[in-house]
Amino acid sequence: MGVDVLDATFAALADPTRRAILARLAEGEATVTELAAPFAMTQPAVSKHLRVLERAGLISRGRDAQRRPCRLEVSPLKSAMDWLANYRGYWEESYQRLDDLLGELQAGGPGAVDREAP
Amino acid sequence: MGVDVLDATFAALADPTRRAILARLAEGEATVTELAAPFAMTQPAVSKHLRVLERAGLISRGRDAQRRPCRLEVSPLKSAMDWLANYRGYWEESYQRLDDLLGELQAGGPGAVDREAP
DNA sequence: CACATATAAAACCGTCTAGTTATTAAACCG
DNA sequence: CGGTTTAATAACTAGACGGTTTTATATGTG
Repeated sequence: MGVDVLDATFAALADPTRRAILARLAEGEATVTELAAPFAMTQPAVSKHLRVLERAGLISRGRDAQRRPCRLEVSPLKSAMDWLANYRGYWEESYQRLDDLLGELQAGGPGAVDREAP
Repeated sequence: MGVDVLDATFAALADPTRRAILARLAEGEATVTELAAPFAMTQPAVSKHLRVLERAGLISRGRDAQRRPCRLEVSPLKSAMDWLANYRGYWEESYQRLDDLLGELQAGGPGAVDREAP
């Protein structure tokens, strides 16, 4: 189910231009020309990057006259992070304690611990 | 420094075969034929995937007679997760509190908690 | 209406990717 | 030694990628 999502998400993140675009959008909506400005490439090239990000669900686009403002959509980033989180324990053990804590907080406060292992 | 690392890491993770290989290696070392067994593709194809993973620093390889056992190397995964962590706050606010907690724990253990007022 | 702005689309190019088959290299075994 | 196992290499193909230039499509403005 979630396989294509991870494929498209990681593939989209593999390009530094696209990561920079996402970083810019983290500060708020932006138009295509605003997004293209910092890069030494043509506008169609940036539009292609945006199409890749859009197909991966990492951005969505509105309409404002001729402009197509883009905004960040983080849910694929969360999916990617969830996948990576399976390996968290291999490099940092204190994260395991934090994971437990998160479970407690989300379950309704300390005392309500109920974890499951994958 | 970290740009090419992220490029190679995310590109490597964009393929479901390679993600499955990493998942398998998370349970311990494995040889090329062991890794290739679950997949409906030829051995050279798997060897190519392993070369991609190796160039990305996600696996390392030993020597055991004819065998080349592979083992997981997680530090690029940590780099990828660190990058994604910048967006954590956009989908989950309780992570921010946990991040603060992590800082406290690493700074001096659970007795050294010294939170700042919000 | 004519023109400028903002963006997408088309056609093209060189490089990379994911797979194949066939071959080679190295190490073990009888 | 000859044969088998393990893995890498080579050569090839089809398609995706990242970029270009050129052209088209909306939309606002004088």
